[in-house]
Amino acid sequence: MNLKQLSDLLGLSQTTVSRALNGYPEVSEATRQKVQKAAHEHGYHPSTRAKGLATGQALAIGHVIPMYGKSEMVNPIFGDFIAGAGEIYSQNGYEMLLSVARDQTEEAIYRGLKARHSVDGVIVHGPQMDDPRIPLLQEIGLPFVVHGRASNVTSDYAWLDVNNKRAFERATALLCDLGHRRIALLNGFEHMDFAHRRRDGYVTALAERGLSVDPALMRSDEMTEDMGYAAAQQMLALGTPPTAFLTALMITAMGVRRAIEEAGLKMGRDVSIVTHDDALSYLQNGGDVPIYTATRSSVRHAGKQLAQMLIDQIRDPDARPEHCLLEAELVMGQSTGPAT
Amino acid sequence: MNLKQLSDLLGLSQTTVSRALNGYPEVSEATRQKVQKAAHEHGYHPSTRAKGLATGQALAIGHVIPMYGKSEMVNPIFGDFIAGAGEIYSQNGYEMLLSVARDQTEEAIYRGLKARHSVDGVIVHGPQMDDPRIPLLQEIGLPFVVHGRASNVTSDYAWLDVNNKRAFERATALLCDLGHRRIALLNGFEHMDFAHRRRDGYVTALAERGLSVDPALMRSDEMTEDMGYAAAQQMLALGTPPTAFLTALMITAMGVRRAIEEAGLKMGRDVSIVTHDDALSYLQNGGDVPIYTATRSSVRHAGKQLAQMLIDQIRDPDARPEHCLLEAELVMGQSTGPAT
DNA sequence: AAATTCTTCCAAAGCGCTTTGAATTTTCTT
DNA sequence: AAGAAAATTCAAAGCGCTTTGGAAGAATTT
Repeated sequence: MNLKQLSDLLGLSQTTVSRALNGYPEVSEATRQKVQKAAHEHGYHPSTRAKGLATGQALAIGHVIPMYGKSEMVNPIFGDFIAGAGEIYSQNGYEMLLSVARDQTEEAIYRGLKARHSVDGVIVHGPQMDDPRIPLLQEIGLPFVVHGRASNVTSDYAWLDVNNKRAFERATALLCDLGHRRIALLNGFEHMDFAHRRRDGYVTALAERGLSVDPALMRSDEMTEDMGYAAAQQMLALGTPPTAFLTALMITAMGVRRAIEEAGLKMGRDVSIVTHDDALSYLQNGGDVPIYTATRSSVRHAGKQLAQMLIDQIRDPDARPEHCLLEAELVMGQSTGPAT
Repeated sequence: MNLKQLSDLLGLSQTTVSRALNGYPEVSEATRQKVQKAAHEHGYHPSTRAKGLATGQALAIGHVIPMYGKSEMVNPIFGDFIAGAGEIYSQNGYEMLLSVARDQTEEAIYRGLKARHSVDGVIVHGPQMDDPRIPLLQEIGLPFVVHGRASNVTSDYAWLDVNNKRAFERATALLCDLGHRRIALLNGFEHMDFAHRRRDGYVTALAERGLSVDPALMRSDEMTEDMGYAAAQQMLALGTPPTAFLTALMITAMGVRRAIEEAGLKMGRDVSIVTHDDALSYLQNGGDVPIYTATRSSVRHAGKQLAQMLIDQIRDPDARPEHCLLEAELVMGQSTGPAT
């Protein structure tokens, strides 16, 4: 069923039917009712393609998901992020277009999305220090919002970020206050902006308390369960092992816990853990009382908010770019206790 | 840059330029070279919308991701699945369109995708017993392939599935052979087809050995870390607790492990675990020696294969639906040992 | 009752591409 | 070298929608 068929059926012109359906005022209320009823009954949905051609809009938002590094890992937060964003998109009549990008293909993908008019805007995931995607998108004129921020990029752009520095500063401070002096940091790759900021927070908190930063207690790597385990295992075998760990992802924290218990120690008593918790739906941090003490910020919520920011920007391209800095909660769980 | 501009620039007609770019034979090799060079230099990409309108193809594949149940959980395997599928799509010039569906909206979403000509086909995720989506898609004539199968659906359709019954039958048999007599099953919701089949395998293996099925040792629930923990905790407190657990997801297995260790027991010595392992990129099952003994099947690989099956089907709609039953490997890890 | 203003509707053009059918040029036959 | 065949190229129609610029009819004013 297309517009022509529907309008023939109703004995009206395509113009009138189109206007009735799109809420234009130049059509009588009686006609509009009739048209809407018929459209509904016959399951008429305008072709997105044709509509897009005519209006110049794609009614779609692009997500380019980077597959990090050699292991081609998909960020585990991704599912929850798009679940949040998708909700907003469908409320606003947008569709969500996904591409997976290997290291070298990202620029070509963005250029292609723009040139082919496939999307009205994109969400930039996993910003890095000096992220080249931001100037690129500005150059080609594709609206975008960034999930996170990119240090060293001086131009103004819209972003939403968790205050990663503050979060890790507070987490580190908490551990210090509990008497911990040797605190390990299991971080993501530090060319990733968020990891850089977390490290910054960690270092700042230690420095404030006159504690030195020990490179042997820091890792910057792919954030998997395995890396948490391996790193913790090594560190616990040191002459002066850490008494607390700070991890960037709950999955990594689970690996740390595995190493702790394998060493015959008890989490929360012998060794403490604080982790960042993205509040993923399939990886809840325990029930009423969290398992892990954590800096918590819902990635699904971030998805919703970023989607709305992007849609706002597409609708009003001249508005100033929005910025949103979310504070993570610091929730106390069972993984922390006083240093022994 | 659009077709007209490019052809004006070259002093050729749009027809010729279009044909040169699309590999039609009615154009001289010299012209083709010239056209391709110019197209490349000026970064010309045909508008997907216009192309789609003209050809009747969408050059896009739809994924409708169900948000299960009240917790609105996104299946953790999703990221890896689309990473696999996305690779095939981009190789074939397809884009990937995502919608998230709440319980009631799925049918409307599929009908909309078809009516709006947004996609050429869809991948059906998480098939259930008697899944209504299959007859629906057949009725509206939208090509599809199913990740899994739907018991009780009698019509023929294309699917790719892991042999879940066999996998869990083998896993159960392994535990029995190790001397376990009380084996718990922590399963997904049993209206999900895969969970149903796994239960079937479990029951079959027990029956073959004359072991009875104890309802107290079976759970069918959302597969989270938390549910694994809670279920294991309860079961370990029984008068005659299980000596082994069979779980449907590695995350659930991690919860079970947590309960085991909290009870002062040791996994692999006091209590065994066998889990299904989807080989997710961010949740590797240990390094050289797996942590968990597992039935393993890569969901990323499934994504690749299903994407190819769907594209094949779109290209040749009259071909008979393909079926593909993958056998899961049974890999031995450190989580199993003889019953004590 | 004629002139004017609203309302309500419509025909046709245009979005950027593909493709049909025809026209032109080149190459091959005889 | 003329006629036929093959190789190139092109103009125009069409995909399904929106939107511009009118037109027709109804309501209002003089």
